[in-house]
Amino acid sequence: MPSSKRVLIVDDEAPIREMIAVALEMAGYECLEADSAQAAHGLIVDVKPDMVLLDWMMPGTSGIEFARRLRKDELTADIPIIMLTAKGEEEHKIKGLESGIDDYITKPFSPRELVARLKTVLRRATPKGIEEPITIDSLTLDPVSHRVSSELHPLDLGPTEFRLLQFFMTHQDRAYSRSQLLDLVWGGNVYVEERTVDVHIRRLRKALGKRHDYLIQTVRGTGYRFSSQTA
Amino acid sequence: MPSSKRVLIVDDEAPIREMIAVALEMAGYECLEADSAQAAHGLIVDVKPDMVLLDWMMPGTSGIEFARRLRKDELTADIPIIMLTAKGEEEHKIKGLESGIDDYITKPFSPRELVARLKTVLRRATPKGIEEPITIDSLTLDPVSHRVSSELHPLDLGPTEFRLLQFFMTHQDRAYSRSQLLDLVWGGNVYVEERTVDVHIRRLRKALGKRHDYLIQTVRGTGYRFSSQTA
DNA sequence: GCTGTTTGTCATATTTCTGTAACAGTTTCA
DNA sequence: TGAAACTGTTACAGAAATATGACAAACAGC
Repeated sequence: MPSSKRVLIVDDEAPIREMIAVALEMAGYECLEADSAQAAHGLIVDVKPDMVLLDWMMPGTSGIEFARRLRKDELTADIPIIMLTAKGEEEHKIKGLESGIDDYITKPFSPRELVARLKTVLRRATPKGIEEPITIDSLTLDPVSHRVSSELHPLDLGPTEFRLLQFFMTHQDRAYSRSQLLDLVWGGNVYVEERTVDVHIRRLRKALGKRHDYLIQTVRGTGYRFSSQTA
Repeated sequence: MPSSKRVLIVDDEAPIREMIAVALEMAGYECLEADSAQAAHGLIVDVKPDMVLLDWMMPGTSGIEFARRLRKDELTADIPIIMLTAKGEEEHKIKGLESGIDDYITKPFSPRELVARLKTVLRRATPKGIEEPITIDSLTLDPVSHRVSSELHPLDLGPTEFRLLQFFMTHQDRAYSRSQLLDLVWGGNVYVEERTVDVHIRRLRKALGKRHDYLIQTVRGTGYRFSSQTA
């Protein structure tokens, strides 16, 4: 699970960047800063932030122009952008929304508001995994209450087992290699032994009990698969 | 809790805002004003008004669009909205009610009527769980008298613990992260350490006593959950 | 200005989880 | 049949998350 969201702040004035960064960090975001469109582009390509806060007025490439460029490139097209505009520039709003900006905030703004907007935009942009409980052969996982039950009996899973099961239940009938599972369940940049997956599979199977452990199938030479079909 | 209700008036025409504000202030409400959706959003996030009076027609983000946005965000979703429409725009009524607007008034209107509607909407909106006592396994919370009792024995809770418990009792069987709890119980985006939540959970559990502390469950790696189900 | 609460933060215990290594079992296929 | 290649299990120490108790600042009521 990627821990905190990374936000890239693009503004040519360092003090403003700092102020924003402090506010966001207090709210639990990870901040990156860039003082120009050029620098920003580099960072975006390198670290793929979860969203970009972009100052409207910047020497060189203007904010809006930069935004448009980001939208054009498939790699960066779906990074949400919030534009920072100064009071009185509101006429540009329409142009901004047209070029795919997700929201914009007029300076001055309160940190509180900034964080609120950010949250909204991020939520809207992050197609949140289904909120509905999933049931397979009387095994139920409820993402909302964070519970798993087998024939109404609650099961006790550790966090990783829970994520693993959730992943499997939403990706059935497909074999995943250990390395894929590490990427998709543990999250990209962690270094753990592939065999660790085995151990968690084991723990999950044990937790599921005899009634359901058949759902997690070993695909020899490849990895594991979750399926209700016995094959 | 501020004694008088705060009403945010959103309209791009200052004279109209003023007129409304005067009327409401005479009726004992506290008024805030905003001349655009942008400004309004800022105020809402910052001061959390008890309700919003929203002009239908505004340059930029239209009233209805704004209303929809407020509804989407959990933080602002249950702030009641009254829409102000000009005569002849009544066809929009249906659309308005669909997007979660609580009432609408056609201009011109008398101050008397405005206040009456406002009162109705506020009364209707407030009882949203803030009227009836809730009881779970002999643990009772009475929002009106602001009291909590376990098997008829009164419990002594601090204000924050009370709000926390109230929130939990009205949102059962759902795991909340610490950050969500801070947003939803502490209100707005107060800058408080996430660990602080643990401390208040602790205090609440202690206050609930052995008889009931099982209701507050730790969801490791995620946060907390309130549920009468044992697991 | 005092006094008793309430609150947010720390520092410190406790508890629970995780990743590894080591060894045991299985399957594959010369 | 036997070795090689995989996978299953178990135990365990270090890591991570949570629980708890204490404290000082902020507050509310006198």
